[in-house]
Amino acid sequence: MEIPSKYNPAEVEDKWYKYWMENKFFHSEPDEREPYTIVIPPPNVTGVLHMGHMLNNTIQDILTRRARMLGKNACWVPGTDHASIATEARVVNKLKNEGISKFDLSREEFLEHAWEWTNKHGGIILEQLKKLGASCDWDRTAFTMDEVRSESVIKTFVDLYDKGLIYRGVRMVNWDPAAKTALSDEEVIFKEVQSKLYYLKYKIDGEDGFVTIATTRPETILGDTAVCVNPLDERFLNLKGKRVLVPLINRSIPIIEDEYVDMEFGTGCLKITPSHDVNDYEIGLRFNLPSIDIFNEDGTMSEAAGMFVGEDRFDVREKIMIDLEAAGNVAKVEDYTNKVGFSERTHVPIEPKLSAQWFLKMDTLIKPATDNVLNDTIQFYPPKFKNTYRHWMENIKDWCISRQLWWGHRIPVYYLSDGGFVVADSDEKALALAQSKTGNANLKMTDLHQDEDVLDTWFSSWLWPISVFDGISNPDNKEINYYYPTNDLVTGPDIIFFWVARMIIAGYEYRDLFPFKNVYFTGMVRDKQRRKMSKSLGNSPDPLDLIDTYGADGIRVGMLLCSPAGGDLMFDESLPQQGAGFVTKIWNSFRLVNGWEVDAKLPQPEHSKLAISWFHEKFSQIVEQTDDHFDKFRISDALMNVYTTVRDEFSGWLLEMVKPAYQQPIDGKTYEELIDIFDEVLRFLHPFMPFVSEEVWQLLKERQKGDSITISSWPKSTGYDETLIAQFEDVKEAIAGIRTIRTKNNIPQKDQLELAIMVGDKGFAPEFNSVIVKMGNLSALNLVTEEVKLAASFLVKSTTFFVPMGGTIDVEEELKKLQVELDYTKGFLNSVLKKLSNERFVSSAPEAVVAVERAKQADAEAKIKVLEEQLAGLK
RNA sequence: GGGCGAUUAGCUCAGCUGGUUCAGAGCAUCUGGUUUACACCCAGAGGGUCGGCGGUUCGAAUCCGUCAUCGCCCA
Repeated sequence: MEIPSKYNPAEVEDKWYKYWMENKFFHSEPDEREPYTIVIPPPNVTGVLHMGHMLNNTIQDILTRRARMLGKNACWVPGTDHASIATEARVVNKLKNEGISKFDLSREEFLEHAWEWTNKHGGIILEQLKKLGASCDWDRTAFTMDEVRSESVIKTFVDLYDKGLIYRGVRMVNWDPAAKTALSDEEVIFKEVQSKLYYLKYKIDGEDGFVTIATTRPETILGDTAVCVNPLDERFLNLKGKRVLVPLINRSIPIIEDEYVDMEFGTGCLKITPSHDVNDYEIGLRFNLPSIDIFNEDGTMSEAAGMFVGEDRFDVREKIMIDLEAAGNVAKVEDYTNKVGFSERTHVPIEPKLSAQWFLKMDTLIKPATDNVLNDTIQFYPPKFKNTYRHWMENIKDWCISRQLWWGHRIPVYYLSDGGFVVADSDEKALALAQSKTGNANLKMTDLHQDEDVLDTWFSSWLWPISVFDGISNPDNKEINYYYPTNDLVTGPDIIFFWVARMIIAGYEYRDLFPFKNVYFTGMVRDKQRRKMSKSLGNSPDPLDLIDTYGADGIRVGMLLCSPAGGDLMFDESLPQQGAGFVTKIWNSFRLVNGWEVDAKLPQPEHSKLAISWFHEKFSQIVEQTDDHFDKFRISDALMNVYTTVRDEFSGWLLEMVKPAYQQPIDGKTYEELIDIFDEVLRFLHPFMPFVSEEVWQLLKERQKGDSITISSWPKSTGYDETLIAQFEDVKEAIAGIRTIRTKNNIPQKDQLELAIMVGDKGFAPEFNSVIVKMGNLSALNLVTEEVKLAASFLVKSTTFFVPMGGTIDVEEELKKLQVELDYTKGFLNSVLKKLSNERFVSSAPEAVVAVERAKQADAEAKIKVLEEQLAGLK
């Protein structure tokens, strides 16, 4: 077959992905084999592939493909989540562009639009993952809002409610005025902002004096219900029991005393707005203060504010300052830097707001989840995230699980006209419950009103490792029993609390077992300037463009080459370039081998036989190291091993050693053995570079229909001869020495050289001499016992190699070189002797260590002797 | 403000229980090279008192203290 000289990734990748799909190589069914399970961290259903996904899913694919090749029943479950807030915001936005307001629509009508949007954009990301080569079991693709998953979520809510773990409470929540919903603490991002600290004077009620307070939010004074000072603050002893008037509205409010107030901050006087600040709320509770909610849901001023009704909170901040100034209530204004919480989704400042929400009690649920991470039943890679995890668990608060949205799982709570409610996973059950609760058998469905809110998206994602196998509704089904717990989870540390911790909690609650054994945290993909890659910065390349340009294999290798566990990855186009270059290297290696003519009658040359037996040992060693890297989740180290093995050991050494002379055929035995080695090397490459490895593997030998490297086996380490490997390293060094002499003296490779070896104390294995002859292009190789005159020389350990140079040798240069080495070795010997002459070292250090030092001494002395002899010989 | 982690070659990072697998890898740089697979390449080279200071020890990149700088999480 004609092999193209250029490798065409786009064509090859499409071809093989199609083939893999047709043959269902990625599909898994429970059987007698050991399962290997990964669930994908579900991306947003309407999202598109970004660089973080590329890194994350490449790692998952590598783990999955290797597991499959290790003979396990590998199952990588793909899917998406419904991303409640983000998707609803997009749909609302889209409707707005069409002149439709969400609030003109019924819930059902809105959901129709949302589903339409989801079906149109949904799953694009999954198609993109296929381009990357992801070997997911696509038949299992799940969605957090599909039937099975929805049922699981609702059942879980009812179950937790029945266990007394879910309650409804009025609490200070993080209110997103843009999305008009509460958020969990984890969805709030604190950012430092330049703002102002306003010093405002409150008139003392019934007196002439003023009290000055400091605030960053003057618009909230309309909700003030107290002013608070520290009881230990001597400046304010005279204020005890007095009242002040809220500026502009002249509401009389008490001055209260609480140690919470920081005497150092501002004026030491704190205004208390229980409705709009978490700490103030707590103080309000302690002092039984009224709460005045001065904001509407959208962040405009409410009727209760009494002023600026309907105007936006930030406009009011400016306007009220003008009024306060005019009324003489402003003492001063300072620049101030403070941290403000922003909505993770809509990016608007969070408004702390009192509202009725549903909460999940966390205190008892977290116990097994905490213990089993701390005791390494579940292992984190890198382990430093255990600390972060523990810290969060120890300070956990109840989880606000309701969201004031329509897109999501509607909360299965049904209110009765008398204000009571029932919780059930279906209308029918709810009605029955309501009837029995009220004792009114005539109660109809229309008498019940289901809660308008939906559940937090993470309230579905936390069940993911269970719900993708239908383990909530059918807790004893064959699949969940087989695939659960999953093996590895690959995700970013940014969702350790959102998702990882909660999955562990759910795992113990519903399966009494961890959801995964290992959690591998990837780093963040950043640009060269260490900036996070983001759409708004525009510093992120389009992953699909990259795949088009460099091929999926190239990108996979490029991303991983410098991505340590948990360490950030500074992405630069030179990385996929390097990856693509590596693909070409493999392709060219194949072209070389493929181009050889084979003569079965030729005997196998000694050097080829040696080369092949060396490679077997070396490869076995490398496989062992690589397996070890995998066991420790050092994926980029594993790849580096594969990379250097192919480039240096396989292409650089093995192929060069067995390569027949120009236009000469290769002997049959060597060829056969080489093809088997190539086959093994490709299988070693496959998890990292699935496409090029499949292409070459298919071309390498006659294959049967339905064969694939995908379902072949991962190379096994069978032990290795360390001595032989070490001896060969000396051989490589000797060959490098010859090359250096050629370069220094401008001797082309095609001119043959003679070589003389004077074996030193440490010995030099003569077994590989034929290899040295071949690689050095030698006309003769002689063993000598004394100096060779007029020769360029070099040392490997204590063995000297001479290349006779006739009259062309540069004696000066040679002397200089030898002198430098002699000086160095003498210095080295000195340091060793110094150590050995230290009595305390000799007496306290372990014998083995002392012995090593003595050996160093002997080696150095021997080397000095050789060098001195050489120097004398040249002079 | 509280907690966690980091600081090793120009860059990104390995270095497990102190001692020859301890100063390493990849990239970048520099010098040679169009040898008949590959210039998307090959052969070489340079480059670090392991953040500073102190301590423990016969011996410290490694253990302890402290300072500095950076990052992350939380309030």
